[in-house]
Amino acid sequence: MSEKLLVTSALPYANGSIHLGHLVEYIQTDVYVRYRRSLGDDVTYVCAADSHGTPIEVNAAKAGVSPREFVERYRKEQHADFQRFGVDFSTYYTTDSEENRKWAWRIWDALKSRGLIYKKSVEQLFCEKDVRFLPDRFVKGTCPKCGTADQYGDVCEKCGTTYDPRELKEPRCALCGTSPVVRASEHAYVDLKKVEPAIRAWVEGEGHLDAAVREQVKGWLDDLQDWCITRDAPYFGFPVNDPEFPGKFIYVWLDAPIGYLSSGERYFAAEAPAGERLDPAAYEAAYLAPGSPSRLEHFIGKDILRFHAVFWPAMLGAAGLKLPHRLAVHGHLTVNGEKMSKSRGTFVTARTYLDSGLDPQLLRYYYAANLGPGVSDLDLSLEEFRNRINADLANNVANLASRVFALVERAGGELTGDPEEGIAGVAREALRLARPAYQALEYREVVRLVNQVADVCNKQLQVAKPWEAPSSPASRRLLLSCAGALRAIAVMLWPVMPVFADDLCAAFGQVRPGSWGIDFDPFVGPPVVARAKPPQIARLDAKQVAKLVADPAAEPAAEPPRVSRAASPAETASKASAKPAAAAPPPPGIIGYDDFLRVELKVALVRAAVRVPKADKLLQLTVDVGEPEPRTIVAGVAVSYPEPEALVGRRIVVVANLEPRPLRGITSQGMLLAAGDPPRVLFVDDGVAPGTRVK
RNA sequence: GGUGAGGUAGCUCAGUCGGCUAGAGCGAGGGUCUCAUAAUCCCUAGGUCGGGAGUUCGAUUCUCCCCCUCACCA
Repeated sequence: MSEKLLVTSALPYANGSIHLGHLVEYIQTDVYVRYRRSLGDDVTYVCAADSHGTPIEVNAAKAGVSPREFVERYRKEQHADFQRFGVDFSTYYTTDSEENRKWAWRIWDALKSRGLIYKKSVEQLFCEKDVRFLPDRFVKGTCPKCGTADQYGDVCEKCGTTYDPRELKEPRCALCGTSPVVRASEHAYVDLKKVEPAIRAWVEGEGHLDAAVREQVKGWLDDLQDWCITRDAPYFGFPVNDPEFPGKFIYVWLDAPIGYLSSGERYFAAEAPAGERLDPAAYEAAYLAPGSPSRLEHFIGKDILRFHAVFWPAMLGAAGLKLPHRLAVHGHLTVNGEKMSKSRGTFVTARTYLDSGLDPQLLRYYYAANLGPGVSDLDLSLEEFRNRINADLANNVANLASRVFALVERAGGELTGDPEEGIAGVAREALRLARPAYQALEYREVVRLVNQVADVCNKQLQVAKPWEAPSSPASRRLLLSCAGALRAIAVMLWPVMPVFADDLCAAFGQVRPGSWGIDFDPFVGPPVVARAKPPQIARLDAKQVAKLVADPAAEPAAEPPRVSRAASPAETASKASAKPAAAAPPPPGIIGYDDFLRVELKVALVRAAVRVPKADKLLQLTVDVGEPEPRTIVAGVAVSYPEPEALVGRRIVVVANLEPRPLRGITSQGMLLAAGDPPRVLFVDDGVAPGTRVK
């Protein structure tokens, strides 16, 4: 019983390149889409470039091209990047389209006819030189609270205060630097309180939102603010088609989500395979009308939740369209535990990843292994990434395939018959559990199940030792079982690693089932043969992974001062909101907690220790601080250690962020903690892993 | 300051509708096989389940207070 689905990811703003933060969402969505397709469902996966708004208009002007050209350039680049990561959109359109204009006007009219739009005069800063009203991000000035200079018009990065741009001291236009004036303008507002019950009903509906997200949204509903949906010229967007608001433009955040609908329409009208085309009316009846026989699901980042959980249902409801069946909200990506940062070199674009030579499927796997249905952030720790790939894929799954393949070759001929109960039971159970896990977006669970199946096979091989008599009936049965288990793994893993999974099946002469139904049995299929070498997963070393993060020193963060708008679809994770730093300096002699935190004390494992020639007191230590490369540390503790080797294997504490300094021609990359006269090294319990921060 | 979500082994997390010795994977340490990618397999981790109080025969699991983290908002 196959289902029809319209699935969307947030529309990336056509103002920049795709980075690994974006990819969390598109990979999460794509995995779901592929899962559904492998079930035999009919999924249309819609996305588009979000093309309107002041930032695009301004940046296009800076680049000396029309907004349309500017947007098209990024649209193409983004689409290509996504494709390289296996993200299989049905269409990647644009919000700057005829279809979208039509839909935006229709929804405006619907809001209007229901009496939800009213006019209000608002005062804003206006730049007389540029002849335009200035959005918050286009005003800079001094924070009215703490006096910090050079802050944006909405929030102070130093003290965290939010304010109205008019409150800024010495405001100036971010474009030309002149000081703006206050001017009034009439705008359209949506009276959300009138539709609050409908929104609330949807929010509380079963399955629409994750529990934690639902609570968050309910909090907003208790105190609904009206929503301004117009902007003044000059603006890149659709003009308002309403004589009551002459010269105004539709705010980008109104037409952006509408892009989901219009891109779907475009797909069915012009891009779908010939037999599957639908005219706009048929498309609407099949996918958008209340009660239409299909699911509508949106994947978004937590930064744009309000637009999708409050405004969007209001818009859809007013237009008489059905509301989404699910809004899947994910957290942001951090790299090595911190927000992506250009200055730290951890702002990793899709291109950087591809250029590093790493298989995109590995990133998909890592994300899947760490993704659940919640909104918690996902950390891309390079060390964990490497561990994950090596331990799960290289050592466990791919190595299993490799050893089974070699044994099947020696077993001779085709393998047929019934599998071992142990292996078959675990594999079938895993398949059974993987389906609801995927549906619930518990990809972590699927990855766990995959590894559990491979574990059982590896253990069984170890016990039965089929290499001693590969062609015996018992061995042949075991190998058949392992091949079937690998087929189960391929089916479970295909949404995450499609190429790997298909190759895995093909290696043993198997095929992936067209439909992964409840009746699918991985042990029923063509005879098992050694057809082609199974796909390899090369173990990653630290150097390869380190290519992802740029050396900040080598590549200064020469980012052009690009203006970005506050929150846009899929600007996810790129918007670093700096925490206000501590203000008052501590009294001399006593250091503040922050000062202490600046000293990065880490546990280090001594790998080697030798005397420094011609120096009585110095030892040269090679220590593992949990980093890709060991560090060299020169320390004046030789007197206490006539046999330096005694230090090898011990754990010590080092200052990890000390400026490197040459001692006797050897660069010391840190200091170790020692006490006494002569100084003796302080040791740490063996249980603590190298790299652990000392607190 | 308000609202929401969290704080369980070095890391990522599971779990307890209150109850015997709180779990998994990874990492780390030791051992082992050799079919396989120096892979596999076996053993080892003694964590006040954020802190305190209360309810209870008994709380990590319920209630209250506090601390800390994250997010959104003012």
